[in-house]
Amino acid sequence: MDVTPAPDDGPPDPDCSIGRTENALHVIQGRWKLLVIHHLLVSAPRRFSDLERAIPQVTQKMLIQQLRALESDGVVQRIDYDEVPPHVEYQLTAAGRALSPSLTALHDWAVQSCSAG
Amino acid sequence: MDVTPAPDDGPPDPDCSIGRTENALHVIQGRWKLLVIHHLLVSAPRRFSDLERAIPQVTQKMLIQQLRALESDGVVQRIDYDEVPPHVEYQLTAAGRALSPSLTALHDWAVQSCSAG
DNA sequence: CTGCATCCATCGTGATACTG
DNA sequence: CAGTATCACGATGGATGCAG
Repeated sequence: MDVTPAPDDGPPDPDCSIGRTENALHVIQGRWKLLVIHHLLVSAPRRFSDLERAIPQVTQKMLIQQLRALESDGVVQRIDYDEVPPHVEYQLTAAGRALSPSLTALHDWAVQSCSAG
Repeated sequence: MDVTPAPDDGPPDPDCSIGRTENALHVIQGRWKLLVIHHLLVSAPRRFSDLERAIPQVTQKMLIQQLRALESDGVVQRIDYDEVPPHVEYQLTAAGRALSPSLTALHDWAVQSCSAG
């Protein structure tokens, strides 16, 4: 189901505080998205096959699918060098790199709950 | 599919740096988990119906399902007062509250990408 | 190398109705 | 109030083959 957005004609939300969190969650929703972002964060740009090797569990189908989604969400930028053999690179946009603190915080939490629990 | 862990016989990971991020992602995976955590973060304890009202889009089935998952992941604590009519409360564990910085960072990112994009 | 297409199995999500 | 049961559907995932 879609959250049926367009609350633009409803109460204004200049602070983007309400509802935007849900929107952000949508962007990172999906089993591989944060993983892809993580790998692009530690090393970019990455070719398609690089990402495949970095995340062995993901299939080509899902990888390309999640990359497309991230691209249309403005988090990832796709660069096609239009060569033969094909050469495509992926890197984060400014918005994507801005996710770094979130990922770091999440990673810290993972480490903490590992040593504590 | 399960990620088939048990890399314990592989290279040790005393810092929990590798693979734990995937584990953390699993905990917050699911459409409503971060939303539930968020609401428990701003106000707790919350009764089941409180959470239902706080997240109108979620169905009872999904809410109880995500709550059970969060509970077994040690993020949420369920308190059953064993009364009639039933009275159950949910609140975050220490590990759950430790997710606060991550949620804050994610929320900041949402606000930022709203005003910037 | 970087994808896309297809078939098929499984999982997550959702709507509705029902229970103690 | 706090769930459980059932049915249905789309999303996700895996295997394989094809294309530029």
